[in-house]
Amino acid sequence: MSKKKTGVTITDVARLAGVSTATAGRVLGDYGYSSREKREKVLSAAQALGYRPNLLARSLITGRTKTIGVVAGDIQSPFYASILRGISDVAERNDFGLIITNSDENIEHEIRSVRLLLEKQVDGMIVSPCDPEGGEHLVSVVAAGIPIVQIDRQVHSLGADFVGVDNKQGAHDAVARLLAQGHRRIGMIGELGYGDWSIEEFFALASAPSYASDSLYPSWQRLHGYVEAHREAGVPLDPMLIGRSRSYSAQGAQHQAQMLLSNKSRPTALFTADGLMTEGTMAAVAESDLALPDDLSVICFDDLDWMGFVRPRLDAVAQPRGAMGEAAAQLLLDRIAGNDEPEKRIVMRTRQIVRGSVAPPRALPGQAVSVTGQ
Amino acid sequence: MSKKKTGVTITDVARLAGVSTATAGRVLGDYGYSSREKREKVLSAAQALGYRPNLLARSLITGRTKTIGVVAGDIQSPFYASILRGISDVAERNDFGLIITNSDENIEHEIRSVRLLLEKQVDGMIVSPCDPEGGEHLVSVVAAGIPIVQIDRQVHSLGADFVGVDNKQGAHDAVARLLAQGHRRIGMIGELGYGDWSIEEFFALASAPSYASDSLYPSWQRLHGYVEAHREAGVPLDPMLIGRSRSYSAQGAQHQAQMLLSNKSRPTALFTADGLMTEGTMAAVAESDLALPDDLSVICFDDLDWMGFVRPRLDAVAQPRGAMGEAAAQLLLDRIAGNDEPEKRIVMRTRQIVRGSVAPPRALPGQAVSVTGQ
DNA sequence: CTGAAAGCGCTTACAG
DNA sequence: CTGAAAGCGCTTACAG
Repeated sequence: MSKKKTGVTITDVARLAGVSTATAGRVLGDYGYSSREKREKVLSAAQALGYRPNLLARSLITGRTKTIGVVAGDIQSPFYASILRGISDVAERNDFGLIITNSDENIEHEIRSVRLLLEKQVDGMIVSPCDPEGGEHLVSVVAAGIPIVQIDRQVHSLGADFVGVDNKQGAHDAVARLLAQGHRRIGMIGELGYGDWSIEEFFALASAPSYASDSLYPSWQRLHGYVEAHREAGVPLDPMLIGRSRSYSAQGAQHQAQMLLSNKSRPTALFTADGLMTEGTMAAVAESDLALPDDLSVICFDDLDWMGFVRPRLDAVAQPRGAMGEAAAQLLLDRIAGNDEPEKRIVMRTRQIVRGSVAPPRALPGQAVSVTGQ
Repeated sequence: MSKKKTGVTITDVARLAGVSTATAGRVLGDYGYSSREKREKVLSAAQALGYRPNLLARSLITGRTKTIGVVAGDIQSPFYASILRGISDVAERNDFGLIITNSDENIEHEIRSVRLLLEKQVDGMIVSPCDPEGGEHLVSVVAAGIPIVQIDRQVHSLGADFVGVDNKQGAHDAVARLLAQGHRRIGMIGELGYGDWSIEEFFALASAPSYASDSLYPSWQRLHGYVEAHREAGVPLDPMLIGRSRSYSAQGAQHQAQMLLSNKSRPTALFTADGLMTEGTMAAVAESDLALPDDLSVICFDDLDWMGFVRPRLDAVAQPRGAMGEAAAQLLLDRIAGNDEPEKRIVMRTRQIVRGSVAPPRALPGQAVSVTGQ
């Protein structure tokens, strides 16, 4: 055991200052009344002893730790790293500590993380739930009066705030742009993990103008946008154009992209559903002999740093990741402060970034290409 | 104030189980003796009430929080994100919590972060100190018996463990490879922020075979490797080839790279000293009309995901970032467990990754190129 | 404005 | 093996 110096306590300060611990506490903790005279005595005693408050003791009494917990998918990914940065900025600004955990998209991990955060008595948590159906552990947190803000993804019917982006719109706009350029075979590479349906079945569901995908996971919402753009342009859907990696891994995406691109009637454009899918897809493209954008157009959902300086620069649907984190943290702090307005949903807009990875399709052997802008 | 349910305490469990709180504590906390009979009673009572231990109370007594704190430069950067991931894995595996803060390379922030961590009573911390000279706040932490492990960078004369990579060797090997290809004007873009010397002065210092740069900041160690490679190859040094961004920003690097590349006797190869410098440099290259690797060879210190699938793929000096984080965390946990061996330095090896962004130089107007491998 | 006392939810000697 | 008591370092009523 490392022999931790016992540390100077409020009792030591009180003794040196010649006051009660109650008084010392009042000036050091900045609560209650205190005369200027005592205040100065206490402060100089604290200074002399190098006093540092023990926040654990304070929290034990007040029942509040000024700490928020985060359950991210993987803090190493640029997506979560940026979100965390936003959360961290708001936390710091408000003198809150931040405990961070990963779920690795694994519900057992998520449950374990939530338990840890609970035992550490966080005042609230920001969670990116990994299973839209498995939320009992989160329900019990909310029931215990500890506020949760969900980010990016959500559990059905959990009465908790949510911060995300308009996935359908962002995907729709990207795919519509490809269609407007004349592309008729547009591939999509996405996780598309949860969901009891096949791509065919989803196409059928999502083709109904009234279909609402708001509660689905992001990649499905993005596929919904893909479907809508096709419907609007009157371009038929082909399930064979959808690469479903099912797991959140670049390798899976790379494999799907290879399959799609090696097909004889391969897509002339690809829409990738998130950062990892983009990485896998670009790895597949790098191994192919296709040149962007002439042989293949690409648009990526989520804008990563490097997309701006590779050649060709990649078009992207940018998500305000930092702002999402900030909004989630701010919302959580509001809840912690007692705001009990009804459940809030903050859906942020995405931004289309045009850089040069999109061009009209070249005619492929055996395919007639007709350009119809919309 | 959100009305937090009071929560069920060990007293509630003890009452329901019909035992003393001491006994309940022993079985729930898994310390001391307890009969099978009492154990079962307590456990089922705890189950029935949905008891969750309050770790704050436990920590207040034991003096240990099973929490480690981290002060990173910027959790959003891939470098720190990977390191954090490694730290997080080890922490989780050992049931430790993780409090994360950013310094933003600002000493005031760093001091503030350290204070927060101290007040939260972390058992130890991992710090990437932002000022090699300003370490009083860290000295006092160590003096208080709280172990610190420094990562990537270190404060002079702080008696604390360190985990980093062999910067000089990694840079040396990269630059030697460029020299072997025949490059004679190799530019370097680096932070090179701290240090009281000019580039000329540093060249003079570092040219002495006995010069030791171990305690310098990474970018200077990397420049030292650059110098050594040149000395070995008998190639003269030119201070004009060193772009010193001074601050840790891609914009600064981009500006430096633009300056270097627009020079009439521009370098035929660039060595970038870290991820951010690479991003800035690549942005400058993308805006130029130079083609890699024919017009310009590039090697980057730190291997980022995208370098593997851009065209041309970029050669890099890979740092074992995740392993660095794991090693730092493991070392810290050892210290927390009482290991008081002398100060440890773990210097990990880098790995040269050859992908195709290096080629022999083409003769530039007015320059004779002679190829001399070493 | 100040102090003595109680108490937050646990763990730790100490008897038995 | 178990329980009564004390106590970790603070804050919070409650008198005065």
